[in-house]
Amino acid sequence: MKTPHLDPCSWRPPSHLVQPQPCTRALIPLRPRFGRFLAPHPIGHLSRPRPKPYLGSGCHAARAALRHARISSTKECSIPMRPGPVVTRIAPSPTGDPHIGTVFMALFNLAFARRHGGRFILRIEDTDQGRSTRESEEAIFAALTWAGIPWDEGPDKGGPHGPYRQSERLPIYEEHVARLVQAGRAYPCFCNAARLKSLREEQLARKEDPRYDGHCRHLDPALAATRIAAGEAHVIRLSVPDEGECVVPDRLRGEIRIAWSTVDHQILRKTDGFPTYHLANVVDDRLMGVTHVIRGEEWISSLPKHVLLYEGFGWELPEFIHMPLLRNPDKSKLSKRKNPTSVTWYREAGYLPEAVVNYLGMMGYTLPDGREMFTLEEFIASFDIDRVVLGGPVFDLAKLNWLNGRYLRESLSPAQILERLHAWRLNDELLLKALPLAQKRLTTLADFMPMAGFLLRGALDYPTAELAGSDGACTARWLRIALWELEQLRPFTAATVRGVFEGMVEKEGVALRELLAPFFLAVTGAKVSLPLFDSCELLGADVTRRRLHEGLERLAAMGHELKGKTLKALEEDYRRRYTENR
RNA sequence: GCCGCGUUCGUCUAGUGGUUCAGGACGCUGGCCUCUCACGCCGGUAACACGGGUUCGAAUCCCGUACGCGGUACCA
Repeated sequence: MKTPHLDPCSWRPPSHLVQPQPCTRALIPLRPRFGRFLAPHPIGHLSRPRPKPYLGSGCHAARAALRHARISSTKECSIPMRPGPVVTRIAPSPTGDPHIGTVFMALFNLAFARRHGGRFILRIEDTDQGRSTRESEEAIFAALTWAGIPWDEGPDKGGPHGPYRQSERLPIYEEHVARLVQAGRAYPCFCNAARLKSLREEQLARKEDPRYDGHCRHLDPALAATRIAAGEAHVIRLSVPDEGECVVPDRLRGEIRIAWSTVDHQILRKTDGFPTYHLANVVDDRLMGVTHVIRGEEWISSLPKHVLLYEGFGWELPEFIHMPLLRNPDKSKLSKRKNPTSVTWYREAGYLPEAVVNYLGMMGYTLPDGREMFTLEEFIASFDIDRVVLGGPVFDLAKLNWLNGRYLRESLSPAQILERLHAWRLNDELLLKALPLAQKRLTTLADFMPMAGFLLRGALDYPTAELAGSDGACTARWLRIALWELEQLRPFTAATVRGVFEGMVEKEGVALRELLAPFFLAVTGAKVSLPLFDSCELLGADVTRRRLHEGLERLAAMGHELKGKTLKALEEDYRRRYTENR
């Protein structure tokens, strides 16, 4: 049976979504200047007339059209706007540490929703059963709460469209997958990993895009049903056209065009019965009434799959807004390898949430009046998503430091700072934990602070030569290995940290005392200090790791940098000796 | 490799074809203030990736190239 989207001709969103004419200068009438660009998104509900993001490949064209259209009158809108509130969401995956990028996306989603009187949803995308954890989910709640970013609906507070955890919505996805299969938009696939692997290798050898070849697409449905009933392992794949291109509007980028031939027959339902991101995301966005999908540009390449899903279900598209990605100083996507990315780290390192949020608000964005210091409320009040800049902003700790300093000296009283200090670490709770460790080492009360001061310090101050010891290269290797070990470590307690070092003693063939020497320096800043493992626990995983990382950087500056081949070899060696039979 | 998205001082950015030999901020730097340091204040440094086009006029519009990033999973 022929399905409409398999037509060889270009698939395009329904014509009301996309202006058919190309944007060229010659086509733009002088007066009324840009009237023809006015075609509000069907589900857009905005406080001012808004144009279609439009056209032409250049973003400048799109933005110019946007801006000009903005000043045109509402009367020129030929398509009625669908009334109804704006709904945005963030859909983080609860794996690992809460990411600063999640707060970034949350901020813009919240601001957009609030600015337009809408709602902002937090949805947990835990469809990857292998990696998702409840602990990580809690950390996301905590991170957003710390940042002062509220959500209107979410797993913890409920709402009219729950549940908000995808692992609890399985029946919904089952039903929708069935609908797609029924409509011929998706199909069961029984190919095993071996076939897929050789297929991929062949395609790569022929310099083609690796893409499922549709082997199971035309299987007799009745036969397929029998095999499924017999319990044969299978997945459900999205049926993708072989020819033509997908054209979809992005609010900030104009039209995004991607040839269908480069889009894989994405798996929608895994063998374990769980949906993949693509399916769950589209179904949930629709069911939760999401009108504006504001997400990172890493998703652009899967847009066609999402479009196909909306189309397959007969749903109109939400408005897509792909934000730039936060970058490391070397311009790569922000990663913990090169930058602190865990929100917990910013908290533990003594940053103020309002400063962090303020700083994130100036990543790829400036307030219309150019203000650099602003509250969340001020940010929201003047928020204009069309001011977002597309070049990926480098997350610059130096500038965040300046901003954080300004908050400390300009917007808080000494008494308020004291409160913050208490809420941070300078409190009885921490002191009471440190005291038993220090007690035996005290001669006078005055000995305590020098001994425990490292628990409250930011940057440590110690001679790098001492950290390096007699064999700097070896020290660097130890730090690197310990860091890899500690990155995985959960829970992060004195006992588990001890376990890591004991493992290293065995594997590296050194005495604990010798191994630990550089770690005392890197973690506490002194050769002699409180017990290391307990200190690590008190400091927390984020700060401990960061200090080890800083130690590594100091060694690198001394010429003991681990990079290229050496690093690769070490990593392989580490994998073999440490992680192989875990 | 292929596909996509980008590209204004080192970094964050302003910039809606003429008012800009490009403005602000961080950083760095010179000076002032000052019991030190910091803060603050005054100054300096430094950019339209490149090449074609369109135009009387281009950072701004178009095309190409280069570079960067993202994607290319039964991860999200």
